[in-house]
Amino acid sequence: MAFALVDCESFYASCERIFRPDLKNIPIVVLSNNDGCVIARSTEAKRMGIGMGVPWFKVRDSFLKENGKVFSSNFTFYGDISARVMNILEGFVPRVEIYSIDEAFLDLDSLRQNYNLYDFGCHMRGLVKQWTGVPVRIGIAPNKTLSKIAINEIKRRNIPTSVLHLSNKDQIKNALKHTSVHKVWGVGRRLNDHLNAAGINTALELSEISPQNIRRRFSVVLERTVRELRGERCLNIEDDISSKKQIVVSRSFGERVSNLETLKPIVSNFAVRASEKLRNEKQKCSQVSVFVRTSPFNKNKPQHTGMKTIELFTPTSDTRDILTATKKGLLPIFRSGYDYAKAGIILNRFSNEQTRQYSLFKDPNEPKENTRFMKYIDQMNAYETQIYYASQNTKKWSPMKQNMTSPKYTTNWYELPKVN
DNA sequence: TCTGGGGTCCTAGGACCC
DNA sequence: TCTGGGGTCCTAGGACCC
Repeated sequence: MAFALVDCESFYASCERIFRPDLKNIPIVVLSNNDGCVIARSTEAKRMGIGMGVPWFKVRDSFLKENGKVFSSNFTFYGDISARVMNILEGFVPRVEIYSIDEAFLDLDSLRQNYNLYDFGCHMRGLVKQWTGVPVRIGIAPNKTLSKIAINEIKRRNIPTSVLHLSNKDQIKNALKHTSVHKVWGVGRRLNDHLNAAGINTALELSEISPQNIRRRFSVVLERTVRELRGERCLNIEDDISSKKQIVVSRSFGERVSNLETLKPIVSNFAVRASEKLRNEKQKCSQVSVFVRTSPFNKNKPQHTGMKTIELFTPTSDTRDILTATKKGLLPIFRSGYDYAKAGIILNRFSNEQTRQYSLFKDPNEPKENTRFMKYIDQMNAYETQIYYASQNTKKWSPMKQNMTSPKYTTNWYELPKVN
């Protein structure tokens, strides 16, 4: 009975290295949109003390002075490499849960008994590295929470093979003893503070509290975590392609936006993109929310956050309906005199594309829904946007600053790597 | 000067019902 | 003058994840 967690090492930084062998052993960082924060660091960059999520401008000078290499994020490329890694993993066992762009859980129960799981892990790691160039860590344990602990142990002990199988009670206990409670999956900052205040500092101490007590004093979520630390299996592999429950498209702006006429087309772009995602999921939504906010870091400027939710009487995935709702939502929340730093669209209340729910009362704004029309638009826009809606900003999503992006090596013919 | 984006799940409390 | 008890459903917001 075991699960494996496969975790790509410094994923975005490793991707940037695939076609750049000259960057071996060079510190690499990858930045968020607008080159705002550091969102990935190579081992060398971590060793230099570059923290996760730190604002780039705070570390830029020292990092570049040490000859570090910096990249703007290239999610198209990372997504493609991720898909290749996941494909390989899916070849090993039938049940794989793709947990995030750089992590997957594998159910190893289907393997023959007496299979040496550690050797199996090493074999998978070798093949992923050989076929994609991405180094992975593999933590094997009786359940998901403990497989996360195994990954932490690989990092902490710097295990050279990057594979660890926590196979008996003593090994698990020893690992828990060396894990601070904050590193446990499901314990964030707030919970950590509460647990510390109660005198609980390590994962081992957390595991020694009775689940009933934890449930009473905290929550059922933490109770599950405690049970898993004790070796029970509470969370299972979720490999059914479950559909999304919410779609969010939002961006921070490269430059602050303070007038409605500039904001409208930007938010329209978000709505168009969100609708595309929705149709891609083969879903319809009946709730559209719009939000805007100023920068919370700008303490001496007036702050405002506005959010408005619009109900649609009939579920739709038609961009025009969602644009109409978006406009309706934006007008009442916008206030002049504020420097807005971010805006976004959230789609909620999904229903299947096939099911049809008509309103009992006639909706005066009857959705214009036309599935075939939207399909044509999607086809034409598949590779590059050809057709715009009148309310859109035809240039870009939002004024975004980003200029250190690597080529789309594997997804664009014009940017294929060249061999001289 | 410059601080990401996209998700899920749970809970408390209000609205409403009989 | 006196004003219950038990339940469900929904939503906003918090906490967490990568």
